[in-house]
Amino acid sequence: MLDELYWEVHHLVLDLADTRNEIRSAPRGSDAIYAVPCFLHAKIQGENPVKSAEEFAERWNKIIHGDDPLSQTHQRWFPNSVIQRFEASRGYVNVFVDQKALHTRILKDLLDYGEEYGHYPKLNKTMVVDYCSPNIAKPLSVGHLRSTIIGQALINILRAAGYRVVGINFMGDWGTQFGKLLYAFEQWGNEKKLEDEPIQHLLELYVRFHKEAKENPALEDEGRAAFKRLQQGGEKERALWQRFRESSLEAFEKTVARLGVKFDHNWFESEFEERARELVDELLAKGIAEESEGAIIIRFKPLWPGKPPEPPPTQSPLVIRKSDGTTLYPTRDLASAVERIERFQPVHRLLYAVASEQTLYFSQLWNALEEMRKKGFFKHAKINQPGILEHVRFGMVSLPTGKISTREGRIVYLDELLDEAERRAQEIIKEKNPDMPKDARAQVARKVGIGAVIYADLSQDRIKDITFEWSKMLSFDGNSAPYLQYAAVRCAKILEKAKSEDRERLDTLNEQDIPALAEELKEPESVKLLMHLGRFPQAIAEAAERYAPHVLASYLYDLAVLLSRFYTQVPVLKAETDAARLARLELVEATGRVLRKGLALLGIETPEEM
RNA sequence: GCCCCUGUAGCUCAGCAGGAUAGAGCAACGGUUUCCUAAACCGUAGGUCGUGGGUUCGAGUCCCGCCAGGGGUACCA
Repeated sequence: MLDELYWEVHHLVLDLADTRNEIRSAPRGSDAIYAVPCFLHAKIQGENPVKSAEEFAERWNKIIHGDDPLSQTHQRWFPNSVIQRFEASRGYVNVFVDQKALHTRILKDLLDYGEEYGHYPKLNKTMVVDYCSPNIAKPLSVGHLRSTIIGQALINILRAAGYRVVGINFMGDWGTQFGKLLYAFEQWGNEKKLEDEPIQHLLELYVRFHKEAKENPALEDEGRAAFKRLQQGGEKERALWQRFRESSLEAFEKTVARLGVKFDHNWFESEFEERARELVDELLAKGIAEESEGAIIIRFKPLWPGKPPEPPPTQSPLVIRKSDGTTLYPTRDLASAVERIERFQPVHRLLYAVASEQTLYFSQLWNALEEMRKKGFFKHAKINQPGILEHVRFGMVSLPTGKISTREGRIVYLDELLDEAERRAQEIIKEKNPDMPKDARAQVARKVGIGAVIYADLSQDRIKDITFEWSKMLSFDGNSAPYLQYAAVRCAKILEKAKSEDRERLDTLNEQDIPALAEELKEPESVKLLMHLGRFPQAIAEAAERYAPHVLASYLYDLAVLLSRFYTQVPVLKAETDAARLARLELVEATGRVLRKGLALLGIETPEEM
């Protein structure tokens, strides 16, 4: 409903044709819903802004009240307008609406759409989202958390916004690091240990390799050589690699399941080895790639002309085949991008939820794909717009002691974090709700603890670096997942305690009942809550547009705050009249639904009780 | 050297394409539980929006310089 209102105002504002159309929210304390600044228009016209605002207010009032030639058209386009009047104020035109009519419309939307409220119609546009994509030679650390959580939230949000979305987890099961592991296992490996605790053992080997390589750089060559043998199909190497891969995979899947993440596709880097090799030849043949110092590279144009005496700065080239003839991660990734484009066509965007340290790399990949597109590389798929690739980057996670490094053992494992989250949640439940039975407690602790971890990440702008701190990651008060879950649980419990005849009336509400409900929601707490519910669709749209889950997170936080205020100020079950009780129950029901839904979009479950 | 990102209250962060008095949480201090779970609510205190210029009727927001922190910079992924 609110988007409709926004468009109506927008339509009128086109009147200020010579300026950018601006619709701002009204200042706090005002009853207006929007404010339109007229300064720019006034300036261009050489008028006084205060006077311009007055003129526009008068004009628009005439239009909506039927005293203007444009009135007919306007009323045809916006037959259900809830705008009441326009009022000029210090250079702004404030927009006032018929509150009751607006509330009725919002309630109607909430009732009509039910569980689907906030969802947009299907767009027929496909987004392919790359996320998680771990290197499976080592265990998941908190560093992998961001990509996984952000990617999953984005997928959910984009789906709600109407996109067709394909989520891909591109597993790093190939590359020099496996050569290093093969070599390390040959040198220091223990057959039994690999059998019993494979992950632990692989990690030890990985760390040891890098420690020894520091003293003896020749080991790096040994690693590369072992990878080359693997790549050429050495039997011994293949067999061992398979074992490494399987045990890593098993551990990986267990951990990721705890986050409630499900991938549409698990793709493996190793599966793109052959295509990557072919791709190099094709790129050479098309003149997109070239030979340099024994390697095959894609060279890029200078970023800008530069200052004459010095050479123009160029983006470093992308190496796609090493001088020893083997491919690299970028080659396989590029091959995989080609596959994504052709297989899921027509693809609107290829999104990559990957840390910002890879910014340069993705810029290279972007340029490479652009070059390929221009040279007609994509035969089967149509790519209409340039810039199909979008790097959804996020800041680094570091520990108070410094950058995360598996090699140097400076790391917090994801499982360790999730265990701790659940443990702390258990403690708090024991304290706050001692009567809860033990098995229920474990379930609730899982949802609350893991929810807290997810929310801690998603509630802030992706781009910012995070210094990992237990207290922050596992916050259970204030702006945190448990606060939102608590609010949702309160809603559910109120409904549970409502009399069955009330619940029945709620379930059988129809259109004629709605104005009466709106009439009952008089208290400022109720009205603010209802108005905020009306903004849910826009929160989803903005989060999708900006690839920004935190937009949705902060919407939900505001909603929970408004619910909490409502909850402490306005009695529901003990409302003065039947009519008021019913209206408030409906409000509580809708709020609970939106909170639950919004949390689910972020990948956070809501417990039944807490 | 060059490129990218970040800098808002003691701490952690919001602030959407510049708009009417900069908002939260945590921490601090004070208050609220015979009443739908106090993981809550209300109040007090706390800000030269890193810094210096510029554009503008108007700048936390845009442009330039500088400072600080982080990341990246051809055969790792």
